[in-house]
Amino acid sequence: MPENIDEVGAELRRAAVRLYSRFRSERVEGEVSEEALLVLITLDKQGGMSLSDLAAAAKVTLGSISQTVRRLEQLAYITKSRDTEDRRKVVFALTEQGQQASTASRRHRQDWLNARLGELTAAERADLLRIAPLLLRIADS
Amino acid sequence: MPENIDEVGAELRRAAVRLYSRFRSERVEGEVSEEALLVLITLDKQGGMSLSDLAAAAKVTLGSISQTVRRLEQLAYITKSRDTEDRRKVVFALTEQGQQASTASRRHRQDWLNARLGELTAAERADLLRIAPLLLRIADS
DNA sequence: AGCATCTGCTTAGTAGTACTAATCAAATCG
DNA sequence: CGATTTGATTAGTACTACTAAGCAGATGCT
Repeated sequence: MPENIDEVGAELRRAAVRLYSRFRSERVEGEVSEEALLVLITLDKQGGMSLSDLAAAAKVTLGSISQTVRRLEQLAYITKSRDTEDRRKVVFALTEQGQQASTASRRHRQDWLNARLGELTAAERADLLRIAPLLLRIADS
Repeated sequence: MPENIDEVGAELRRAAVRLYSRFRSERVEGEVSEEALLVLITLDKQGGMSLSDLAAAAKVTLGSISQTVRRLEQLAYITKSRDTEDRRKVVFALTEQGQQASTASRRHRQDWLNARLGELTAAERADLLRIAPLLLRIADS
């Protein structure tokens, strides 16, 4: 049904803009931004990544991620060091504080979202779980 | 299953950030931003809205929408006039150019998204259609 | 009528994200 | 050993969002 495709697209765009803005606004004083948190999570899952690695993971340019990373370093949430193999590269690692900040932020944001998700029916949650990877696939295609 | 709730939340956050950034990057030179486009669409559906109306529709503050609207006015995509009943209010209307810009932008962005959606199965599209309003509900709750 | 208050909007300042382009330094290729 | 490529940084631009300060019109109270 070709008519529905347009429909889905418009709804999806609107939903993405709203959700993004909503997620941002859930951030409280002292917490890192959504994008920065994703960097922390990435480093948590796999340490020792270079700037290029982080840029690729976040799908942004080197310049953009460089800014984000600079802020995180100033907060002492991550450390930067030169790669011993290739000294052009910098490799990043999560600090103890970064680890804690990441966990705390994640928990806080999840609390809010979980409350919302809890209001849904089990079927709706199941739909969401199924759809989320689909959305990522669309975004990354 | 409480475990899945956390899962859904994390996926959803990541998907929202990515999708938003993807939508933004689809914008080409000369097109208005995602947020501005939503304003144009809002005015297209219902003209003569005040700044407060637009702020409420977009769920942002007056200051934020004021900026967006100022840019649109500079582009001559919308016109601003004083409400005759209450002269504190300003009411906005889409211009011919705004109408065209809106349609063109919408079509261009939809083309990209439709191509993505076309790659999905009918069942997945159906899921998306069902889920989109749910996402909006979450964002606006 | 006249002052106080409320309401609608604007503007300035801050912060954060993203992009491109210019630049620098290390590695690598010929 | 120069030329080129690659990794990263920085500067400049554009947008979005927020808060706070301030202005102007409307309304209410005495």
